[in-house]
Amino acid sequence: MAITICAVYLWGVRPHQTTDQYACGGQGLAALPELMAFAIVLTGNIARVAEEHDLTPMQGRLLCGLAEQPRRMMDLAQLLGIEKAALTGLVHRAERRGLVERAAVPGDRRVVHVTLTDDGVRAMAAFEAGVAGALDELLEPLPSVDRAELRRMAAVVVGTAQEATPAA
Amino acid sequence: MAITICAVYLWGVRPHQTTDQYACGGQGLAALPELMAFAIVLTGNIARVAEEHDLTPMQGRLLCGLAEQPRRMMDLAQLLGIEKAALTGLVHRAERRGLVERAAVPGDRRVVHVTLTDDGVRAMAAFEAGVAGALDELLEPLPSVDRAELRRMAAVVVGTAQEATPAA
DNA sequence: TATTGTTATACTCTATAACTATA
DNA sequence: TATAGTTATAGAGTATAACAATA
Repeated sequence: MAITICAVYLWGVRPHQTTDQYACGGQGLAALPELMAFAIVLTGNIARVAEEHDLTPMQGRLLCGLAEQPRRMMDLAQLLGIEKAALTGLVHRAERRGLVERAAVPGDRRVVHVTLTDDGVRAMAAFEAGVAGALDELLEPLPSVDRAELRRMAAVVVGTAQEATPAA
Repeated sequence: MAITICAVYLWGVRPHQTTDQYACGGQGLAALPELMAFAIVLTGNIARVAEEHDLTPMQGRLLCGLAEQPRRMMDLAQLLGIEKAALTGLVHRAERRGLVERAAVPGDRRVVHVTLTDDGVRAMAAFEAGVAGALDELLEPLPSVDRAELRRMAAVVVGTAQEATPAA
């Protein structure tokens, strides 16, 4: 059983290794293969779409974080879950590529606002549409009733995780 | 709508931004927030567990890849989805930490077998148990009927993805 | 003093290309 | 020639610690 979990985490549920073969005791052990594979498929799709748009996944996240409005470095770092020093480099590379810009803020001269350039807006929109499209394809084989159920359950799990991590 | 998706990709579905607010056209757009957040929660849990055991997520994957048996570098690279040159460094760092060992193979002197050390076996088992436990906690609020449904649907989606990527 | 952001440094992970040793 | 693996090099992403500028 132990081995099975690891094997699945490595890539996914292989055709002949379906649920029944994992009939072990704990719920976590039982559910792990499918869910880990699911997570890998989802994040793998994001990475693939990002690459198609000549972005890294983290750059995609950065652009998405600026979609609504310009943000301060501190806020952006918190949003992305990285240290401010790491964000400096991330923004620098994005700036060098012409995707974002730094701007001074009138009230407080310590603060920097990061904003999307026109290119950044286009890249963000294309990335986002690509991810949505990839997800559409992925869920295509599920009947719409199932899709709704999947969304509901995913939301429950996410909600649980967020209660456990209030800082998020 | 676009903005909402991005915001969710950044962290997850916030309490007051539930499904209803995403009532946009495409299915991908509609399902994206919950599923992306779900994937982030799952992979974030793996990363957290790995860190608790003083491993990187990739080191955890490496150990899991060696759980069943020693493997050649080429096979391991394919299993992990990275280039052989990248694997050389990964194995080197794990070796330096005493988690794995290289061993010659009798038949073919070009080949190297990577094996888990005793410490590596312990680390692998602890990591694996930690991930299973974290998943148990995460799914705890779902009734067991839902858990079974979630597994089934996840397997369908994963199966679809694998058909699209036969090399995997 | 506290906050905001940057720089310096070090590490992991990754890819490509060139190389060595073996088959 | 082909295969297995390493080395060299480059770059992204990350953290910690020290620093500068501003509040």
